[in-house]
Amino acid sequence: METKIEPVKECSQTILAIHDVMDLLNGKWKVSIIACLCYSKMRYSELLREVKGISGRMLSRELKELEMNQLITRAVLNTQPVTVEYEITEYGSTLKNLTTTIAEWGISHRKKIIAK
Amino acid sequence: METKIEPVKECSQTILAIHDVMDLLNGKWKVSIIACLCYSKMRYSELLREVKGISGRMLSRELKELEMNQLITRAVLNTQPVTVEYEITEYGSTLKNLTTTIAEWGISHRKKIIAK
DNA sequence: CAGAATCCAACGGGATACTG
DNA sequence: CAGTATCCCGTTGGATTCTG
Repeated sequence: METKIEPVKECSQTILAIHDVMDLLNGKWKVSIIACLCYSKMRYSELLREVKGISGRMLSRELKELEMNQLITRAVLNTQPVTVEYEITEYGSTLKNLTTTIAEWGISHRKKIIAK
Repeated sequence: METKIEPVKECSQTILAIHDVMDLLNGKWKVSIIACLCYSKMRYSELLREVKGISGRMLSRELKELEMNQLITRAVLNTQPVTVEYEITEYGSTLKNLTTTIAEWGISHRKKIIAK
């Protein structure tokens, strides 16, 4: 029953899959945010500090999109003043391997990247 | 000599590394193109077919950037009419693990992603 | 504290037509 | 075949101000 695997088809499937992921994790910040939250649940202000360079406006927007895609959850805590805690979902945490791979490549090639 | 690893610092380094990589691979198409070229060297027109949905204009631009960052090479062949072959560099091929990881996640979660 | 609102510049990216 | 040139729009993303 198994048909011989066509190399081109296999490549094609790969490209489509990558395209899906790049769509889900589009923009400049989502991978960083997910990596952060894979590391530990965090409050809005903590993320603002950890994800260097992001503005409040972008952080809000990215978090909203990630929540919509069920990669993270948002919990408003009964504190005064109010605090909000973001946490990775089980689904989102399946991305940990991916973020780690990216980070490791980045660390290995930091010198070369910066040298560009 | 080993200092105790500070969790926050470690996270911070990770985020910076991810940011570097996302900068290098910015946009919608670069990862797909690299994945394609990790698979096999290809001509411009082949890439245009393999990377579904990309326009000629974007393909040119992305290829140029990837070449500038020394991730791929561009070779003009002495044919009539002229053909151009793009090939991954040794440096670029160190990204293979990364593209594979992304593709695998995409394949595993295709149903869920589409369901969004 | 955690955002929403507003404004604005820059870039990404598609369509089309053109070139050597 | 492998691009370039032009046009144009939507999105990204920063700065700043405002709110419960």
